[in-house]
Amino acid sequence: MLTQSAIRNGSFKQAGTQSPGAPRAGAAAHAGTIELMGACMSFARNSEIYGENEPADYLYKIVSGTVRTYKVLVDGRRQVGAFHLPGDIFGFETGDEHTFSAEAITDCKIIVIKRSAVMALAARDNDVARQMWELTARELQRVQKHSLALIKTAEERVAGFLLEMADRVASGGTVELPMSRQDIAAYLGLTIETVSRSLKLLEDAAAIEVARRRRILLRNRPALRRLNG
Amino acid sequence: MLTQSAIRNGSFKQAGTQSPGAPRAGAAAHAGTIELMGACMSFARNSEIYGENEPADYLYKIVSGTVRTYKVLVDGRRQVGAFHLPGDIFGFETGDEHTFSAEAITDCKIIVIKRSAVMALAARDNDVARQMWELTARELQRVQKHSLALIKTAEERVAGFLLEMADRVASGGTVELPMSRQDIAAYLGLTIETVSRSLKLLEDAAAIEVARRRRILLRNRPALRRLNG
DNA sequence: CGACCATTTGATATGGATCAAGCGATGTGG
DNA sequence: CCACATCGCTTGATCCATATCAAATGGTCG
Repeated sequence: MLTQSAIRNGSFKQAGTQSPGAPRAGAAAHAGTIELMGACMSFARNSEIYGENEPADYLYKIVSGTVRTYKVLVDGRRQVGAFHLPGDIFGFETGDEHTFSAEAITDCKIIVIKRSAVMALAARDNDVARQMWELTARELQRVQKHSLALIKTAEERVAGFLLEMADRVASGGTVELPMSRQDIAAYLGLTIETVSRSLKLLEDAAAIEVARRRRILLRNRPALRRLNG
Repeated sequence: MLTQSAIRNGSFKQAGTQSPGAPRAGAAAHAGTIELMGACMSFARNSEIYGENEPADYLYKIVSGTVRTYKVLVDGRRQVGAFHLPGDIFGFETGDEHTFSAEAITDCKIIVIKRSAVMALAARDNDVARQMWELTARELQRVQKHSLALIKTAEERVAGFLLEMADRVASGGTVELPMSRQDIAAYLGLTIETVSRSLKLLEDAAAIEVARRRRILLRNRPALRRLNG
């Protein structure tokens, strides 16, 4: 729930004169972009944005920072479902409860939008409805791709992960990773040791260079793509 | 493509007076169900319904039989993305090409619907648009669940698979599997040997009984759920 | 500077893959 | 109706990729 999580973890920061409890849907109806319907909030590093099984009353659009969504498995292990970067919209569920938890990996600024407002708008505006559908479809494609990645070898998964991140955050050949090895491991279904060793293998193969722990230089993308399987 | 695949693999069987090349969208506009927009076709066991990268010009709704969608990986292995049973709609892609291939596991009767007709209808009818969206959303949930399954142990994957199939095809405690061990293995990211051994483990744990190769009796669902992780 | 935490590196264990028979249905031709 | 071939599956033996356990290292922040 917004109020709980917000008060517990983030500091409020309103967009214009709107209160997050009562965004004026009408105001956005002629704006074209749904983010004008929400309030901007700050979340500190490692703070919870929402928890699994909480009611999914809000959508979230990242202004700055990185978010992970994850599930805690019965045996205590974490499985990261996705990393979300600036511009990404997340927290959009099919049912009315979140199926994953969401946490800020870094300090984040996030626009929080009431779901019911978006849905009401979508019911009137075909264009908004189509946007929501496309959002779901893109997410489906992403998860399908990730699914396929999970049956590959460790080295292939790490190579694929770097290529994915390069597409999303790279400036030139440099990938600045916002997340820890632990997060990467939990995303790829591996251990941190295996991630570390796979990175070394890729480095030995001259495909990448680990400049600093979280700064990876892609030295040879064709090789990386080949190693991605 | 419909014509190619159809002529190659299936025998035509028209629904009413419609030809599959020119379904009369208008006829279905006031019907409420999209299947009235299509023609019913038969596909023989193991015949291809469509191939990866072919244009996704049609949707498919299964009347009878079972279908697998799959990808052939670079190393030649097959990964099954989903099994589709009577009532299921499949072949609905985000882009305009199929991202998986589809094959009939058993002899099938399938209603084939022109995608453009459905899309045109969805543009006018909010209700149809919402149905399409929900279809995508349900598929997303399924793939997400499958994703999580792929990081579990072999025994957990098989237990989960049996529970999934039980929800879909079970009459009482009996699950009649329409697919081979090879298909199951390719769906779960395992080998047939491991699937076979996992079934034996579940049988030893008194959770199931393998009556005939493709007839599984669920003897203890709580135990199965526990073994599912 | 010193403590801490994330990461790397090394040694060993193990779950599932691979390789190789064996077996039991199902079908086929004599 | 029965020998025989075939195919899908099971069972057994061994191997290998990755997990696990255990230090060592190094970057970061007080």
